Order: sequence, then C-alpha cells, then structure tokens
Amino acid sequence: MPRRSDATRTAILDAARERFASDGYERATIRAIARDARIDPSMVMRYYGSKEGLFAAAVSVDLKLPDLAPLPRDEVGHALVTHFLGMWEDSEVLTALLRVGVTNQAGAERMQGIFRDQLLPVAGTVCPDPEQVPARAALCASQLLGLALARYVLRFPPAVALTREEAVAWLGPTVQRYLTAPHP
Amino acid sequence: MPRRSDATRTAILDAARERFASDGYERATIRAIARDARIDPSMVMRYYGSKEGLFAAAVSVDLKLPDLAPLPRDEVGHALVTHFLGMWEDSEVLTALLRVGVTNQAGAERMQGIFRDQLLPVAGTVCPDPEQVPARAALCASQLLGLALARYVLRFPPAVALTREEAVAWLGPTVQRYLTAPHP
DNA sequence: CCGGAATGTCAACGCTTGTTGGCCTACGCT
DNA sequence: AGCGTAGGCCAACAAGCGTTGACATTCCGG
Repeated sequence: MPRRSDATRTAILDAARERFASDGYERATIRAIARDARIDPSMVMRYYGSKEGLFAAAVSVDLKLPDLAPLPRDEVGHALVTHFLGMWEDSEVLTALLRVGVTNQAGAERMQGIFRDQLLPVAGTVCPDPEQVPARAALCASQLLGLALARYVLRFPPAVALTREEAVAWLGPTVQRYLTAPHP
Repeated sequence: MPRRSDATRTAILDAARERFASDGYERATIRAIARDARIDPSMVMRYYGSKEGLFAAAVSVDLKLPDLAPLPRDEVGHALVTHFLGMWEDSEVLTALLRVGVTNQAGAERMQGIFRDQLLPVAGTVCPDPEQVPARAALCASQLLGLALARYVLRFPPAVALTREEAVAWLGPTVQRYLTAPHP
C-alpha cells in the first residue's frame, strides 16, 4: 500500500543516486543529499536507517541484459555493447555504483554480485565451453567497464568524443571474440 | 644535497602510497599515514603542505612504456599488455591512482595527463592514420584499465584467476586491433 | 471532531578530519 | 663548547560528519 511519504522517499533516493554518482560514497554526505531533497537529514536516517542502508536502497542495478540465445552467433557482441552503453547513459546508477565500488568494499561486492548474477548467466548461453564461461564473461566485463570508466568517469577526451556507434563498432568484435572465439 | 630527514620523507611517501592504494583519497587519512610512518601527523603537513600536496608527491607515475616502433607490427599488442600488467603488479602506485582518479577530480585529471603524455605518443608511432591516434589510444586505455579494474580493484574472481599469460593472450589481439587494424 | 500515528523540524551529541602553532630535542658548524 | 637551525612531538582548533532524541505539525480513521 502506498504511503503518504512516498514522494519524500523517492526524492531522497533520487538525490542520493545523484550525489553518489558525482561524489562517490565518502563525499556524498547525508546532509547534502537531504538538502537536495529539501528535507531534514534525520529523515534519511528514519527511512533508511543509516548511510549504508541508504546506499543499498538507492543503488539497485538491473542490467536488463537481453536474451542472446536466439540471436545469430555473430551479433551477440554488437548487441551486448549496444545494450550496455544504453543502460549506462540512461541513468546515473551505474556511475554511482562504479564510483562507490572502487573505494568501498561493500560497493565492490555488489558489483561482483551483479557480474555473477546477471552477466555470467547470459554469457553461459553463448559460450561454447561451460568451463570457460567465467573467464570469458570477466573479459567482457573488463572491456565494457573499461570503456565506461574512460568515457563516463575519467572522461578521457577521445573516449568522450566517440559516438555511440563508433564505440559499438570497435567494442562489438572484441566482446564477440571474448564470448565465442576459440581459446587463443 | 641530501637532507637529514630524507628517511622520514620517504617513509611518509611509502605509507601514503599504500594508504591511497588501499583506501582511496578520502579514507586515507593523514593521521593513518603518519601512524604507518611512525611520525606525527604534523610532520606530513610540514613536508608536503597539505593532503593534496602529499598526494601529488606520492603518486607520480611513469609508465615507462617501451618503444614500439622497432617491433614487428603484429607484436605491439602483446608487448603493450605484458608491459602494462607488469607495471601494475610492480607497485601500488597505479592502484592508488585509479582509486583516487575515480572519486577525485584532481586524480582524474592526472590520469588524463598520463594518457595524453605517455600513451598517446607511443600509440602515434604505430597507428596508421595520425588522425585516428587519440581514439585508438583511448580504446587501448579502456581495455587495459578495464582489466586492471576488474582484476586489481574490484577483484572479480575470474579476472583474478587469470594467469598473466592468459590475460596477455586474450588482451593482446584486442589492443593490437585497436592500434593497427583498419577502422571498422 | 478528536486522538493517535505518521511526517517533519530542531538542536545537539560524540567523533574524526585537516591543519596550526608552540615547544622541546639534538644535530652540525665554527 | 656553544649556538642556530632543522627535526620532531604535543595539544588544540574549527569544521564537518553520521547519528540521536525531543518536540512540532499534519493527516486520517473512529
């Protein structure tokens, strides 16, 4: 059932996502988040218990990875990169998660969980040898996260300047190879 | 001329590198660094002026990238990845820089500078079209940093489990293609 | 229309942080 | 030997943090 305070709760979560994305965990203060949401800091505590609780509530990631199985084998790389870049530009959650994951143990573990629960299964449907799935999925993750890092977080100018189509054209074959090519 | 306090100074820098690498900028406190170096926090201020000054002094990166020009064209990828992974495992400086670069504007700018001053020139010597050098170098950086991220920072288990040889065998062709293959 | 629960504000707490200035010590030069 | 200076420690500061509990307000079911 909907609560009267739902507007406030989502305002807090929105502000939290924004702050975590732009400042990282430590510098995203509860006070600043509360100021953005135009409420008192103590409300954040009341609704989410602690700063960690707020982070857990604000940053929940569903990559919504598409089912690659029905696709022609030589298009999975293209499809995965396209989808991933779209997700990244759709919201700030992924930026927030990466910023926090790099400096915070809990954040890193959450990213490990997303990798394990969301990318690994999808990779399993297109990799030839089941035994190689984890390594191949990790290689995909490294390339996808690496581009996100250079483009959305570190903002290397040439990485920012790439159009999404160019990025897909370059990364697609890489991811494709990591997933389906024979072990080198 | 050597100063009497050089031992202390390097002890501070060593401790700072370690703390920045494992904790990131905000959680690496001057007090903790001073404790590690077995001196008073005020000494850090005396010698390096501020926390930012300490970071600038502690984290100076020379990737020592090899000259790729004399190499056979089809070995540059392999060589670059091998060298990069070696640098990463040699010291904690790169981990520190990445951890800080992700949450700190000054850190991000320093990484941009390293990319521009160290990777770009080397890429220029092996890329066919000078106009494509920045984009190609950025793609290389994305893959190299991405693996470092997954392996040394986020510690995705399959990325950690890769031997260095396996990592080189997988990433080598990717970097090779980013540098020398025709634009897709 | 009234009373309790939900919503929100205010002020303060204990703690940690970067940073500062004063003081003591001990080396090294003449 | 004596003195200046560099090395080092101690105590404190103001600011900011997460967090807490007491108090005001608003809503809604009886």
